[in-house]
Amino acid sequence: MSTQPKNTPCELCASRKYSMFADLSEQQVCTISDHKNLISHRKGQILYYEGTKPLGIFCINAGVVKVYKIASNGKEQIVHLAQKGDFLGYAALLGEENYTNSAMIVEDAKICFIPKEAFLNTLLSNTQFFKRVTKQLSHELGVMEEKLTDATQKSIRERLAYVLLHLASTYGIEGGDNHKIDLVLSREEIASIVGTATESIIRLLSEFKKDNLIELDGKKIIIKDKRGLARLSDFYA
Amino acid sequence: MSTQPKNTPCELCASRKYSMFADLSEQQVCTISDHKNLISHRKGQILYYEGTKPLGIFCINAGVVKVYKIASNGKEQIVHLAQKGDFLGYAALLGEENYTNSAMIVEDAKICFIPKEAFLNTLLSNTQFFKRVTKQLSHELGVMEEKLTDATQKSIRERLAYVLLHLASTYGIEGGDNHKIDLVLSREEIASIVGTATESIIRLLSEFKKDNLIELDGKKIIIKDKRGLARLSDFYA
DNA sequence: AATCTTCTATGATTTTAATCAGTCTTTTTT
DNA sequence: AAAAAAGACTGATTAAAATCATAGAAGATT
Repeated sequence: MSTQPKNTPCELCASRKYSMFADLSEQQVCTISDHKNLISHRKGQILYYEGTKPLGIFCINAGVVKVYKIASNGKEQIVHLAQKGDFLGYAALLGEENYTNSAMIVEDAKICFIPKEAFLNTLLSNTQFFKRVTKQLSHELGVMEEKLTDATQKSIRERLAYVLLHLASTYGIEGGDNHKIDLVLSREEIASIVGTATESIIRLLSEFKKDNLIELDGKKIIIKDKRGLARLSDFYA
Repeated sequence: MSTQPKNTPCELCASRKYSMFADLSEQQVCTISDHKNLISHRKGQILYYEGTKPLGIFCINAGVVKVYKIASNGKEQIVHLAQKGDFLGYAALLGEENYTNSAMIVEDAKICFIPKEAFLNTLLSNTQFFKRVTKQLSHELGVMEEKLTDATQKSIRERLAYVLLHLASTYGIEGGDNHKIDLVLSREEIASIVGTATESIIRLLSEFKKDNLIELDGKKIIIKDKRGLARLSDFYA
């Protein structure tokens, strides 16, 4: 992992305003900044592996990271896609356990590593920040419970429709009525998000395309009929 | 909900040592205790509903509570079974959002309600306690990610075997080689934990019984072959 | 440019689990 | 005690999704 100590300081970081650092005082941001390292950032690079010991947290400045678990059958389940402003690995740190998941860069990224001590010191000396982090953690727990419920109670078709809408709202770029998902994911990765076989995703995407719900622009997906997907995603919504 | 203010004080509560209150100072426990109410406690009673505003947290002194979500198809997914020493509802409080799930008593229970202010004040004035709560929250997030991965990547048979082993380790009472799960759950509730149809659970339990993995004692399940279930629960373990 | 590899796509088949239908049993209510 | 309701169970059928097999397309490598 190539590291370039003290690259862009956090004070000047553009993605800070999207992050949990947004409310830190200038002084505290500087303390963090003094200890951080910018690490690189190529697609496919691993930030950490499940089962290893966390030594700090990762703060995403740019790019996209998939957080995933490998099931006992060897298949990958993506539990979260993280982007600029997101923190990674703090749950393991705060839970005082080894990483319970792994993280890999899926879109070239700039990521800062903040050592455990710097992060925890800031946390403990700044209750507001501690509350902010805990708030995020609580929110993520609710999201995960929702995903579990969807996984057991919804069909693959419904889940894919939902995932596409969600990706569009997070990575979408406008184009009139259309929303292009500005993120390249392989069919296999989409399958890992939905939690199904790659072939099922390929088939369903073909079906969605045939039904004029989506359109394909190279590797990227364009949402043509948001309302239609929303209807598909949830029978009762 | 019948309330009997200031029943057993927290200082003397037997389930405290199992809870996150275990490390609070005597004085802090008393402060909490002065504000708490013992609420009742019949099977079927609801503690809170998804979507409503949390006004405090619940601390289970005895009994069992299911925490669940209702999916859009109307079916219930149990995300957690809570027992003595467990706290409920703090994630919503700390996440500053409405409850993202509901809680219902499944085994007659004694439960204390601690108002929001008393809980948050203690939390903010005692960093150790705050850390303890955050640790728990982080841990639960990891557990939920594991459940999601199991739900998408394992078969119903594997998941049921795993759930039985887990229930045995939590609610099991010894009897030589056998572990009796000392908790009455309907087939429908087991289905809600595993995330499947009731009929599937009934069929699989019959199969497990036929294969001498379990035995039924009235409504309770006795694990006869832990190793066999473990093998079934995870092809690669 | 040719070759190799990975990814996408489609068809056929099998497996898994849901749904539907009905019976028997247990529990609750009257 | 009888009736009603809820829960447990079994079988048949349908539906959903996984798996297997193969082919074509796109990217990467030499």
